[in-house]
Order: sequence, then C-alpha cells, then structure tokens
Amino acid sequence: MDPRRLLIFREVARAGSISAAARALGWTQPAVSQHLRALERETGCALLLRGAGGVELTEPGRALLTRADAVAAHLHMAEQEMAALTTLQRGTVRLAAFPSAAATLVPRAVAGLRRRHPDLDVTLAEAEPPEAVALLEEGAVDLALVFGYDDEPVGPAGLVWLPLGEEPVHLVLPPDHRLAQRRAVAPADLAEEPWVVGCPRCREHAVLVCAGAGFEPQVRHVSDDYVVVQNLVAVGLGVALLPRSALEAYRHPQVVVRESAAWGTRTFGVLHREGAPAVPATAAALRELVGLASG
Amino acid sequence: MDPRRLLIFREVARAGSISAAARALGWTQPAVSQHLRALERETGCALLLRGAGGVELTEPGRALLTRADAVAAHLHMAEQEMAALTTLQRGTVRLAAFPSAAATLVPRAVAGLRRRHPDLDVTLAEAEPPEAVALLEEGAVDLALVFGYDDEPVGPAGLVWLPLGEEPVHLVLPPDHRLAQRRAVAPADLAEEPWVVGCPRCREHAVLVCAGAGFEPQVRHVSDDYVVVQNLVAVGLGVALLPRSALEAYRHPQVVVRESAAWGTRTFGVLHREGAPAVPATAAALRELVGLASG
DNA sequence: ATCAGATCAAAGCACTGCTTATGATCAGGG
DNA sequence: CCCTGATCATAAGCAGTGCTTTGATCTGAT
Repeated sequence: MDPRRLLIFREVARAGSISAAARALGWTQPAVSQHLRALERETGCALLLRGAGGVELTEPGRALLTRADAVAAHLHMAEQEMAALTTLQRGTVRLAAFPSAAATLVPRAVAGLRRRHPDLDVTLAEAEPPEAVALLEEGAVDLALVFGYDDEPVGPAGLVWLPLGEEPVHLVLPPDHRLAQRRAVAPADLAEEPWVVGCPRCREHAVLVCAGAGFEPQVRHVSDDYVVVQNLVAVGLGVALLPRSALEAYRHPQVVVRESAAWGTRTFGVLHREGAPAVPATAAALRELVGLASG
Repeated sequence: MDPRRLLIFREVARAGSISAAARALGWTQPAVSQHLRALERETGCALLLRGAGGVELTEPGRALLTRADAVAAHLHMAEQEMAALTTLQRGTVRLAAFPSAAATLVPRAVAGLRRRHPDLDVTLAEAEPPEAVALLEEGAVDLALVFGYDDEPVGPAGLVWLPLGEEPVHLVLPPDHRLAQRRAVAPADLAEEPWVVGCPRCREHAVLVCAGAGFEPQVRHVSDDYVVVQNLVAVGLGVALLPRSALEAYRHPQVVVRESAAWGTRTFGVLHREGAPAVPATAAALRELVGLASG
C-alpha cells in the first residue's frame, strides 16, 4: 500500500470532500480522485461514498483513517526529531581522547559546546590512540582525539585525519638530579639514566630520541598515567619525557622540566569516519575542537 | 518527508547496504542511492555512513529508523485490516427494516450471513420506511428494508432501490364477525365497520382501498404493531388489513383471514446509498437478502 | 431556470524517478 | 603484488507515473 495515497486519503477524510482536499494539497481535483481510486483498487473495497456535497467514510474507510492518522503522526514526529537534530537542539557526540587531551583540550571543548548548544549530550572515553581508533572503527565513538610523534597517525582507510596542532615534548627530571642544575641537557647526557616511559607509542618515541644520541634507554618503569610518571620521577626513580599538555594538566611541584627541541614534538588532532561531519552534532563538536586549537 | 523514502531507508538499514536493499526492492543500486540522498537533503543531516562493505547508521539515522519501523508497522496493520474486511473475515452491516420484515426475512438473512461469514457483525434497527430512509441518509445504517404500496418507495437522490418482492395484503376479521362466514368479502362490505389501521402508509393504503369501494373507513384504532392489531381485531374491535409477512410473523389463533386481490399488494425491497455495495460486508448482506427473496 | 458545487472520465504532457553506464575506493585471494 | 569482486557515487537518458486540462453529469440552492 502506497503510504502517500494513505496520507492523501487522510486529507480527503479531514477536508470532507475530494475537491477541498485537492485545494489543501495544492493539486487539482482529478489528481486526488485518481489516487483514491487507486487506493480503493488496492484495498479491494470502497473507502468512501461519493455524493454531491462531499464524501463520507465507509466502515473500511474509518478503519483505514485510524491507521493513516498513526502514520501521519509518526511522520510528523520523525520530522520534528530530524529538525531538532539538525538545529542542535538534540543530539549526542561520543568522543574518545588520549589522557592528556581528555584533561585539557576536551573539557574546554565540551564546555564551549554546552554553552553554545545546551541540549547536546557529550560522552567521553579516555583511550590511547590505538584503542581510540578501534573505538572509532567499531562505531563506538564519533570523534577520536589522537596523537602521533613523527608521522601523522592516519588510521586505516575510511578514516579522516584532521590535525589540530603540535606540542613540544619536555624532559622531566627528579628535583635533586645531577643534571637539574645544568642549563642545557642533551639526550646523550641521559645514556646511563633509568627511564620512566608511557604508552607504547611514547616509549617508541623515547627510544628513537635516545637512538639518535647513540644509546638505548634503560626502561625501568612503565606507566601511561602522567601523574604516576611524575611521581616516579619526583622520588628519583628515573627520568621521563612528557608532552606539554601532560604537564599542563598536572605538574608535580618538585619535578624539574627542561625544554629543548631535542626531545621532539608531538602532533595531535581528530580522527573521524568519512562523512561523519555531515551529522550536525558531530560537526559542531569538530568545529569546537578546531576553534580551540587554532584560536 | 516522503514516507516512501522512509521505507526505502528502513530497507537499507535492514539490509545493511544500499546494494542489498536495492536487490531486495527489485531495483538498481543508484535508484536507492538517489532516494537516500534526497532523504538526507530533506532532513539536513547524514543518516548513514557509507563505506566499503556496507553502510552504518548515524545517530539521526537510528532515530529515524525507529519512526520508519513504526510507520511500516502501521502500514502493515492497515493492509491486514483491509484484507480482513474485503475477505469478510471482519466487518459490520447495519440494517434497518420495517417490523414484519424484521421478524421474518431479516432473521433468516442474518442467519445465512453468519453461517457463510461467521465473523461479520450485523446490527438491526426496526423502523418504518420513512425513518429507515432517514437512518440511511444520515449514515446510521447501510441497508434499509422498506416497503411501498403502490409506487415504489424510491427515496431521495443518491439512494438506490432494489425491489425484493411483492406480497399480498389480507383482510383480518374477528372470529365471530358476520362476514367471517361469507365466502367472498369485498371492500364495499366493510363500509360500516370500525377499522384498525397501522402505520401512516398502511393507513393510507386502507383509505385508498375503501375509496375505491366508495366509502371512507371509520378508523377507530391505530397501531403499527401487527400483534396489537390482531388482538384488537380478535376481540371484535374492528377489521384490519395486514400484509402476508405480518401474518406470517404472528398469527392470532382466533382471527379470520380472507385473501383477495381487492386488498392490494405491497412491494418491499432494499434501499442503499449509491456505491454502498462496494463495501464487501454490505454487498454480502445484500446478496443474502436478494438470494432469500428470489430463491 | 440558472448557477455553483460536487463528482467522474478521457486525453495529453511534464516531471519524477528508474536504468544504464562509468568511475572511484577498498577488501580479500591467488 | 595485482587482480577480482564488493561497495559506493555520478551523469545521462528514457519511460512511465501522475498531474493537468477539458468536458460532462448530477445535486442542491438561489
């Protein structure tokens, strides 16, 4: 049964005559008449009795009108919902972000988003880049904030990479460390030090930096929690490399931070599935993140 | 929002890919693709993310799918109901009938109808022809069993008259009446008798018959209930004319009935609104009545 | 009696909408 | 590593749906 004909029939029932319904629909009378004829042919019974002065529903017609009303109601609700979603009066954005972004960039972005669009919901999953990509691929999140050290972390096919910025990596030393007094510290100075490293990609970066200075770091402790890392360093258990955002999110009062281009930089940005920004809520979140990173 | 597109979208969501939906619908892939594009243009947001290996719903898509399912469900129920109504597994026929038909023809017709179509409902309103026509015109009944004495009781425009038969009118005399012994009784013999008459049209008929014999009847009692009429006659309060069906429905054990062409005949049949037999249940009832009257 | 309203019917044309053809991208297998 | 087969989109063309136009009938009201 053609649902459009059902709605035309509903309009006829509402208007009380075929002509009136045609006027309401902006059509001519025969157009509506033909649709009704087709509907009656489909259903196999008369839906309305035609007479001068209008039209009157039969029993099947009354039964069908009930259904037509239900269909029209759901259609109307669908339109309302779609309108709410496109005007950002409703919707959910699901984010995944690596820990230091989850502590710095994301809260600011969420705050801005809620200010502009109070009815949007945001959910956040903290995840290191590989897991974030996995969440993205399985459709568990809409946007994934990820980072990469040297090459950009472009994921598998179907994912779009949008760089947001670059941040320096800093050296973190214990407060009473022998190098803490030195004005400049080079990678080669740390060949004999015990190391505290983070997630696999961060560890890989540390190894690469050390390899550039001709040695392999002695990894003593592993933690992807930058608070844990700084506490380990603070009590003298090793040295560490941490990106600026991690130190921005939490700065242990006693550790010594040394800045140098030698420690490299880290690129961070958003990953999303192709076409995802066509969802208004996702696009709004994306705009918010881009605005924060650039502005 | 075009409801057909909604259903196409639903099929795509169900099938998991545009191509699969196109196969299910018996169309080509671009046809479905174009509909989806149009739907997304209408709603203003992406409903699904296209990827190799199929398609995945976005948040608006999931919301819309819920509505699409509801629309499809109501559409399906509508089809089921229409099928039930056309196959007479459901439906109601509302009858109006004059008293003696309500006591004879209609019960037989209803019995036959219920035997053939046990799920049909029948309602009956007893009404003399003028009220029956009124019920028909105001849409309170589907079929009206009416009678007429001389001219056929064709009602106002828009009503169709279907004659079912003709029945003789008989003279009803008290058991101890002076004429009860006579072999032949003519209208002129009753010039001095008191009369018991029925409904306005029946009374009019009696008056016409008497006028043909040159006198005006002395109407003493009026009742459109043929049981009452016969009881009045039985105790000698007057003579009466009753149609055969009234005497068939109830025959007072003591009254004397005399048959003669002089008492005239009565035509009875069904009136219905134009197009009413296009409703299956109405048509079935009509067939039943015609079958009973002719067979 | 005429007019205004309703209806149906037939014929014509325009536009929607499906098909065909093509190209791009991605996953899996030899 | 390339090839095959799957997905998608886009563009162009044609056909058929479906709307309009026109004309006629009928009812009810002025």
